[in-house]
Amino acid sequence: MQHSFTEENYLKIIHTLSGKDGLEVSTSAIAESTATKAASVTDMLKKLAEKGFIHYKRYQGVTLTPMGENLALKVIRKHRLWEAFLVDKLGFGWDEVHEIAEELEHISSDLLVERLDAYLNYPRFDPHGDPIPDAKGNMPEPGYVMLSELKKGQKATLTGVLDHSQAFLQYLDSADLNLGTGLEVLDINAYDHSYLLQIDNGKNCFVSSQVARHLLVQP
Amino acid sequence: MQHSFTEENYLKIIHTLSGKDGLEVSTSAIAESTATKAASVTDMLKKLAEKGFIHYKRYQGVTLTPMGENLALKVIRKHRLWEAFLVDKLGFGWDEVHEIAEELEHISSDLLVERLDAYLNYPRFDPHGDPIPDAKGNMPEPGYVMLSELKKGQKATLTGVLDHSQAFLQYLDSADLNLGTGLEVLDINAYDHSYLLQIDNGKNCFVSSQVARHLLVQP
DNA sequence: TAATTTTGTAAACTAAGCTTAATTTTGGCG
DNA sequence: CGCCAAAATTAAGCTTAGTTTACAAAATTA
Repeated sequence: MQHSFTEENYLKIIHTLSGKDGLEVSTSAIAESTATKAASVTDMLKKLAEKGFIHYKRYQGVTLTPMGENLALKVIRKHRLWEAFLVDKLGFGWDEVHEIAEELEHISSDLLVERLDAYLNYPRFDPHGDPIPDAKGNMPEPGYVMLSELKKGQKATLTGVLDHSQAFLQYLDSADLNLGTGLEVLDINAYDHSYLLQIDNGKNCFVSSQVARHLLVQP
Repeated sequence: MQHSFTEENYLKIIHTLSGKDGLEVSTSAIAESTATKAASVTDMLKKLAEKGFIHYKRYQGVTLTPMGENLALKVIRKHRLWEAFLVDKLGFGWDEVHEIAEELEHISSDLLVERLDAYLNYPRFDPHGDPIPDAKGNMPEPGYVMLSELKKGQKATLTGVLDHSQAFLQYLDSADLNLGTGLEVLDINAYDHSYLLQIDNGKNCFVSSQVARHLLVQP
């Protein structure tokens, strides 16, 4: 049985919302993520349950079945591999690739994905630091924490971001904050929890607590 | 205004059927190519005319407008560039890429196409020897003829194929006939117009007239 | 338990693409 | 010149996918 782009997107969203513990996801959370109404989501959930991609009991929220998990991970894998391709091979900036990968992630050939993975030399993280599931669906363990969890004086390396928007990524570029950049917490403002950082080109850098919660670092 | 995959496919087909002289294409020819009924084609033609992609007068056949020609060439360009990518970079066989490229040709980003073209070093022909339109829509002049036009004793190089089916391409592989292979016409059967060839690995090779009409060579 | 929020159901709409059946136009030919 | 067959168009309507609105039911919470 074949599935549509929309179905793949629902599964991707359910995967994201259910987090790494596979918690139940509510209809309204999905409705918000898809920018549709709860009634539309309920319809789609029935269809996905019918096809065996989710466990669905009325009013109980949904979780992915192994089959649904599998498909969601496949789509995520494709998305992240294509992003890696676009940045590493075609020279795109990390702020330019999300939209394009949203289309490429639905190309169906399994062989293509495996060849692409090999061509990129089996990358474990995409250009935003997100882990790329391998062919069997295993996610590399990231081992990073949010910058907002660091204490004054701690040193760390920037390894990921939680906001993929063009605006956010361009802001990081302008502040010389790239993946791999080393940094040290010089000070944390007690009132608004903003951070004063020293980054490894010697410059100082000020980031709001909101930004700090969107930066992932390896201490 | 946005256009669908189906619309792009219709334009591609109209482009192919109208040939290099841009002749009028009949409704029934399109119906045959799309494996639909004439009535469905008429509907779609109205829509395409509405959007300014084709010149359409009832009962008169259709031709592409400059805008339609442009879009058709863009899709063809993408198809052929992706095929080149799959073969040259990912190691696919020329018999494996058509279906995948049918999906990839609809990825919309213009920037992606230009980056891909540069990455491939601006190839002028795809893995089947078909010319790749450049960013402005100019097709390289192929300068090849059908093998079936060669006379006894003539030498030539295989530069293209007119049948992209897996079966045909696998047959060529098994006969050691690849793009770039040199060959000489040892004999032409007067009765059925089949060809006896000597190819540049020294082997002889027998091809039917049907195959000869699907092989393009540069004398 | 009452009030409020979240879900689910029912009915229906839109858009795309398609089909069948009947009708119209064209163009070749006696 | 007019007829006729082939090709094309129109009309009506079907299907699928995804969606909405309006309302009912369940769950949560206060």
